[in-house]
Amino acid sequence: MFLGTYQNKIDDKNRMAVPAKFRDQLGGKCMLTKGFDECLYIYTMEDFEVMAAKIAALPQSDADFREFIRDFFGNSELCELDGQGRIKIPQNLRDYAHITKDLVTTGAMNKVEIWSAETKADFDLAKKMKDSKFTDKLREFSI
Amino acid sequence: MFLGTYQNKIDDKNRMAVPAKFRDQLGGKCMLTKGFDECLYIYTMEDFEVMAAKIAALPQSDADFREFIRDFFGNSELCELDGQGRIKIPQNLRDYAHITKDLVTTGAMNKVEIWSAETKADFDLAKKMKDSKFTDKLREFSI
DNA sequence: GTAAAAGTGGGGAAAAGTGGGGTAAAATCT
DNA sequence: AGATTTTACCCCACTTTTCCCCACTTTTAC
Repeated sequence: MFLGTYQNKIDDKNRMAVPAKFRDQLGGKCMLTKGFDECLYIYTMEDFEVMAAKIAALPQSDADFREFIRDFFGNSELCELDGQGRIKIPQNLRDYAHITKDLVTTGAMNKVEIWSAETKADFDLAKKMKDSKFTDKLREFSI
Repeated sequence: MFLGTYQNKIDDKNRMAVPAKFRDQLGGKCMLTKGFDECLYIYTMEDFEVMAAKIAALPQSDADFREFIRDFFGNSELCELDGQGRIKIPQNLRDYAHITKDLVTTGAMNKVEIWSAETKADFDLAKKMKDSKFTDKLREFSI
């Protein structure tokens, strides 16, 4: 399970250090994809395979599905971690997540989310506005 | 069951000694999470698993649920107690609970609450103000 | 009062994070 | 096709952070 929040940077060569806590679970390589909410997702190979199989099975006769399939696979990338535990983030994904320099990396159960620090800050602020709803939801699941 | 209230400190290396009374029940490690009311919770591994399993089952297609999952897992941390029975509190959780130096640690049945001493004092005062009799009496003498 | 346990502080080795050089491969241009 | 430029990738170096361990102080228990 991926847990916790980390600050990190992308360098001039578009490399990002994967937080050390996540590396063992990924085992040297991972799938980097476009996430919801203007962030990127890192999946383990196994989880990605499961998703990919489901998505590939969607009926290609439907135009919406075709677009979705194109979007999903076109914005997925197999990333191998280098000797320092870093992955390279390609331009199309950097653009999508507005990534320039400072990042926030968050464990979200079965995936890791990569955010531009600025985008995340804006998003969190917006979230705060509707925070009471949130707390109520948390209460439902608390023990 | 976790019982009792303890004063303690966080040191310059962001470590907090878990009150000795709680250690046996935690068994060397615990889950540290964001709580309600600007405090942190310590759960046993077992209790956390129960909550996590429920939350993991939420549909990721719903934006609110995605935020919730991100918030919950991103602000959870597996903490191993060091040789002195201390855990490290990460920055995101310190920030959330306004933790700088002095802490109050309270057993709350199935979880342990960690408060910044100042935040707890403010919270207790605010609670006192809400006590109707007290407030009414205060009104008589207020100017 | 004494011994044991709990709490607190800090040194130092190891790991993680970060930046950059150099070479090979790929792409582009003429 | 050959030459030139760009990109990728492996490796090394430096800085920062983490974590293990030891030592001292304070509290608790008998």
